[in-house]
Amino acid sequence: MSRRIEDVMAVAERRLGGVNQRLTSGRRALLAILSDTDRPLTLPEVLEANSALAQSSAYRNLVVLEEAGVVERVVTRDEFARYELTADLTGHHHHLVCSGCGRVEDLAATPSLERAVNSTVATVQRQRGFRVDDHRLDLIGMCADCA
Amino acid sequence: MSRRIEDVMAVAERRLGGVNQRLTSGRRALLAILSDTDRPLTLPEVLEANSALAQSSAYRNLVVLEEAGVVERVVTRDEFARYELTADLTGHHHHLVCSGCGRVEDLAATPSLERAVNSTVATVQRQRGFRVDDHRLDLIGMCADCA
DNA sequence: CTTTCTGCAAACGATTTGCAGCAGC
DNA sequence: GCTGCTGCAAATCGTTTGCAGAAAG
Repeated sequence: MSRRIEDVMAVAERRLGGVNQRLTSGRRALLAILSDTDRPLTLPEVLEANSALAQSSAYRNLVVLEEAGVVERVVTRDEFARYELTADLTGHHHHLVCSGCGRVEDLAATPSLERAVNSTVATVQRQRGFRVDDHRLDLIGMCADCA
Repeated sequence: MSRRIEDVMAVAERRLGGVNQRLTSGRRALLAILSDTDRPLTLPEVLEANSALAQSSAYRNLVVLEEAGVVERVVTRDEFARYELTADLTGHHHHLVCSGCGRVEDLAATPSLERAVNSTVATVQRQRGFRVDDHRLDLIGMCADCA
């Protein structure tokens, strides 16, 4: 499900256009960085990957890319938010969150798990009148480095 | 699985003692508020429930209660963190998160879902060398009021 | 050209912390 | 009495925002 970077740029340009925004060089740079990793990155990690980016513009552009539906902001417990391409660009997945260092890794969803979640979702919508649009599963623990 | 408030206080006193802390009136007040709800509360909600509490002490005591293993901090997407009693006091559960108003409600875990999660956990530990200690499942959508 | 972007520096706001006085044991 | 707790006010720090100049189309 992970796409070539040209595909990502094309999708981004289309979706940005949908909210009257342009695909500029700063936004291209952000998408290139996020396309090149398999885990959500913090803002400092993004800036480290491309030191030419200005912090405020990076923050601002991540908001725009999120509004355009190309980037998703992932919040865990630690000080920084993390950013990754949306699920429709990378495939639906979950996260492994290390309590030691805070690092977050992607974990591909498995059909049996998704089936179980969907069945729970159906029950909730029926019994609680809560409309479920999405879900988020994090496994919390210790990564190989921290253990 | 939800306990009487006296039980909560007794457990809290024991665990606080374990980290050289006392069960004071401010901490009692926080535990009373958190025992009396079925969803995690933001700090403003906590202060609204008991306006005699000082903001900084409430924050500080929630940290202490978290370190003692009695309270858990829940982070979603919106500006405020939320606090609730730990799972061993309230029972393992998941969260319904409303994208409209940010409100978070508890959702009791179902055996079939837990079984599916545990099977995924076993696979991850084997294949990725990541030791899983806990998990977190949020269903994102619109609550009855916002829909 | 006009509209949207960018970068800088300043502002914001949830949370944390220093400190002087108060409470638990 | 110690030792730890509280409340106030000030500090912290990730993130947001105002503004003047630079790019996109």
